Amino acid sequence: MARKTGSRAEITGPLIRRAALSLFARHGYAAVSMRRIAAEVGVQAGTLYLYTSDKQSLLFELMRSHMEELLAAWGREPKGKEPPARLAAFVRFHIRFHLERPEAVFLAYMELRSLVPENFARIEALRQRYEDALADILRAGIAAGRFQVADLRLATMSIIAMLTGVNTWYRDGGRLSREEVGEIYVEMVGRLVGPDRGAAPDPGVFGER
Amino acid sequence: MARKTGSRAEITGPLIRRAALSLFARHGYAAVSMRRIAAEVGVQAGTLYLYTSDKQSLLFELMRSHMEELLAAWGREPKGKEPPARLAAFVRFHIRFHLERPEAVFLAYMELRSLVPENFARIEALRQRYEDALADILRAGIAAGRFQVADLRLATMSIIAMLTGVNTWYRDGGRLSREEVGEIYVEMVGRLVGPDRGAAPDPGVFGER
DNA sequence: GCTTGGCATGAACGCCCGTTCAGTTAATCT
DNA sequence: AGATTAACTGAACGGGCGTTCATGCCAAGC
Repeated sequence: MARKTGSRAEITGPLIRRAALSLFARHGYAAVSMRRIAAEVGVQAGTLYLYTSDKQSLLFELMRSHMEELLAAWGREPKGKEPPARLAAFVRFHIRFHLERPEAVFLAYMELRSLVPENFARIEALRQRYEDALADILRAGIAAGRFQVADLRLATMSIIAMLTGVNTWYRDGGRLSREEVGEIYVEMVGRLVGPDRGAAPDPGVFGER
Repeated sequence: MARKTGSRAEITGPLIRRAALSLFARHGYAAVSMRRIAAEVGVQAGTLYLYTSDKQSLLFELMRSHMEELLAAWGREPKGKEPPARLAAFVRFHIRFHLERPEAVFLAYMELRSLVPENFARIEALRQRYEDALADILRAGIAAGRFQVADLRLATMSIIAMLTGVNTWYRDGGRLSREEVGEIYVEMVGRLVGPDRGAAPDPGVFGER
């Protein structure tokens, strides 16, 4: 598989994906033409079709690879054993991972409606798996008496929404570092699911890494 | 101003706005043509230009009127006096108002990037005013010792994000009614900002209507 | 009954769209 | 050196785009 000298195609393919990702994220799938993507890469429009079967596949591949990287990265993440530690790990992971690739995140959330139904279903299935990862943590914590939530699904959706919302306002060089934001969200999410502090079996444990 | 018989124009204008709102929300601004909007209304494309100066103004007017209705409706809302009651009112109001007009909400959040810079700034200013309404409640509650948050701005953004997130999953006829969802969110938001229950001056008060 | 004016048409303008493909280039292999 | 082939071009296809405007219709006002 691996070669000593990368052929031109091995470079152009990723360049096209990067250009498409950036343009789709900034202007929207429908508003970006194949010619504009080609111009960004420095080739003619026809060349794009040596690397993708059509515009829809280009979008779908960007979204699919983003979602699979997300799941794979969470799979590799050290998580701790107890539910509170796992939840804190999820919060830190989500914020870090999402802030590292804002364009892919934006695309994955905004262009679902641009996918043909079959592709939509495949992306939706991946998104669901990620959501389940969080729901599983909450469920385990509830079973262990470490969390107390009125409704598992609503708590799951709330947490995902508030975490993903960070991408809409966070800017590098702002008042808080990514890590500081992460810690504040760990604390807020902890309150959201935590039993009252006084009643907690081990109050100090939640913040543990 | 008011006439006995509405002229045709007084009907067609709103019809165009409704059709544009629905199509823009479902397929995206860039993906919807003026001809398609016209077809939905049952007129020719040229007719649209008797009611709007161009496609961009059509989008902007939809977003502007949505944001101004939001601010006006919150202004009319009975809010209670104490910060905890005001926060609960905000949560209930936000969920109810947003679930009542999913298309306008979707448009206002997804098509910001389709606005020319001047229009973007005007919508952004309105959004900021709404965000400030929530921040003011939290600030008052913190000053009164009723809330305890690590960071005012992050708490504000978190709450807005989790509330708006309801629109992405709520479906009528599902497991929970709008009111039930509202109450669960009142409780979750209460935990997010609440001092530990044991330390609260008046623990039972938060849920009050 | 005639005029006025609001309302709508439908053709036209210049331009850009996604996609295809015969042909050209330049690097690699024998 | 000649053949092969991967990479890319640039023109072309049919069609849709936002917007304009001369023209026609028809109900209301005189």
